[in-house]
Amino acid sequence: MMATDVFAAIADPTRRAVLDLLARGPRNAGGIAAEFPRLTQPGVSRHLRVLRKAKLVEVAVRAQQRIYTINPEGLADLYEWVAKYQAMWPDTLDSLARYLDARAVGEKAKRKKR
Amino acid sequence: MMATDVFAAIADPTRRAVLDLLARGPRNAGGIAAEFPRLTQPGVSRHLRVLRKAKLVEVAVRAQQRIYTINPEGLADLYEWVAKYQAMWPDTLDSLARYLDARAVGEKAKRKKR
DNA sequence: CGGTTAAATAACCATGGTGTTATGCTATTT
DNA sequence: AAATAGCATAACACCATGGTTATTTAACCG
Repeated sequence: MMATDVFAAIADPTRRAVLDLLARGPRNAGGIAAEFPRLTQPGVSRHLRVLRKAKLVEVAVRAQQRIYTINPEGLADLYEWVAKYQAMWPDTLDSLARYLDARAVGEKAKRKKR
Repeated sequence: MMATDVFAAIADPTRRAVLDLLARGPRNAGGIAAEFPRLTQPGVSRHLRVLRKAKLVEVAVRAQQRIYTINPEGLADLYEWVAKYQAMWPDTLDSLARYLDARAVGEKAKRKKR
């Protein structure tokens, strides 16, 4: 089955790292590949293709460059799936969830100050 | 790398279906396998092993039976990862997130009579 | 035009995961 | 003790995935 599937797309740690990278801002393909010295350029390019098909990233063409930006909407299916289980979490983990939510908002604010 | 990894564990649709099934209540291995007529018993058993190693399910031994129960805490890593992106969702999807959160809280309250 | 840069695709290989059938193991039943 | 029930493990086949090197495509520049 071709990996147009979000769950399959994020199963690979390299692709999660790419998303984590793009969460900090857009980059061109070469800039992304440069962050993964242990992989070759075509290797990274193929990961990007998987992320494209899963609608987790978007591409803009600028001259020879391909500018990748993250598309968080692509995670909607995943979020919806995991949210079902959130309801059954014990209180300790529910508070962890709240903590993480708060921290995510905090990080966002921090980044904007730079 | 052996799949003790939550992301790899939920990448398989059969395993997600098993979790969805166990979310409705505990079952023994045979009862789970019966829900997947297109798979053999050993096939399901191996999926259960993956879920076990990922700490997504727990097993209780009762006579010859293995009673499986879901362990939602095993999804903590996943939730933490996806929560980072929640903060960057556009408003439309952010409201979806709030909707899902609210629904989750509502369900929980219903169960706990809060 | 020819050359260079940027990135995707092609072709190939190794590995790991998912499925199978066959077998083993433990507990219960008679 | 022998037979059965319930499930895990073993051994094997197959194909999808992830990596490589080599090549192609396309845009820019001299």
